[in-house]
Amino acid sequence: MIEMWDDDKINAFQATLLTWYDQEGRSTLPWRQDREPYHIWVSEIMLQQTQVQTVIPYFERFMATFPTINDLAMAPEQLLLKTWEGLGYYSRVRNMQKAARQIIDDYAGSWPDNMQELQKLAGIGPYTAAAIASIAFDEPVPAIDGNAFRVFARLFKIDADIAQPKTRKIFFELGQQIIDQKRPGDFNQAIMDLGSSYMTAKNYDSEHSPVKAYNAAYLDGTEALYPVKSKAPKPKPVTYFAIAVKSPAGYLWEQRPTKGLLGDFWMMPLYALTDFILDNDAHWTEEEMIQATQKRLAADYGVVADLKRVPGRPVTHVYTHLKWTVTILTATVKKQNLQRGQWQTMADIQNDPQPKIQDKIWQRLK
DNA sequence: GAGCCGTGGGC
DNA sequence: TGCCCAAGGCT
Repeated sequence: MIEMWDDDKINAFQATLLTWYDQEGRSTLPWRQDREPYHIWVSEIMLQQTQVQTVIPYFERFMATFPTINDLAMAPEQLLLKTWEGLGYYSRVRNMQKAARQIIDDYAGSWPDNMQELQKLAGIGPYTAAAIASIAFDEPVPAIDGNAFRVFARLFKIDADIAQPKTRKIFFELGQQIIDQKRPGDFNQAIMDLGSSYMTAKNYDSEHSPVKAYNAAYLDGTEALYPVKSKAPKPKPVTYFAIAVKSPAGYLWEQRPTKGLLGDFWMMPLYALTDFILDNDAHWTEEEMIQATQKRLAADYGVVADLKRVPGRPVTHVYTHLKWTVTILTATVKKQNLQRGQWQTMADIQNDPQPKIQDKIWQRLK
């Protein structure tokens, strides 16, 4: 059971926090120059699981490309993905377009102004809804993100596991009690700024934090114990062959399926070894695996190619839940009619949205 | 509710 | 290198 503050302590905390925020907060961030819901929204989506320094140039480019919600609603998908290329979690930008269309179709182009209604929009969950509602519309709802979890856990010595979804309720209700009713948006952003400066996950410096007098874990020397967070499972290893087939018309190039990892991005053909090699109990040499892949390539794409392994270590890439190990196979062929995919010149490939792992493969082919 | 969904940075 | 971390949401 946590020890709740009385009204005097809450008021004093708010005053201390907001005074610090007014003086030391990151007021120059490009999405803090006004309170346009569109600007707040785009920044909040980009900032999900992504650091501020990474987001800044993407935010500027996104606003130049899609100045209004109407521009976003009408954008072709390839431009969406190209604008988001490198940010990751690409469903974020697809959902943004869905939400833009929802606002136009269901709300006559005018933003809903409260947390409950905002959560009906695609890609907007409890955190983002509270952030937009408080920052753009002054609704006094706490925005419970990773920063708020960490800061509140230390201030109040909360030992619930923040990796568990049900824990959110504890923090939200606590936040409701201590949020500043007059400046809820600034309160939420101040907690975030605190969480990314003095009260980071590692190398925190609570000694110099403006709210150290309110930090129960710091005061009794148990700060290292908070927040409590169970470990995520390790990424599962997956092994692929990537097939780099070059013809006079360009590389064999194919768009990935819409659903799942890297949906609708362009890549070279990939074969997971488990798809057709490890399903039986046979022991395969690498040469046998390459030969099997070559036959598969002919059957799937109609491409006859003498595949050679690119020397050196395979390319690796770690996702949140997967670890890819990719061995590259290459061949140079005449232009052949394709059953799947297309021949694409390097000039055109540059314009296609493609994932980081594909970029690593290009680097290896240089 | 557990698994899925990217990438870059720090140590 | 192999972890963990960074303004989460969807299924």
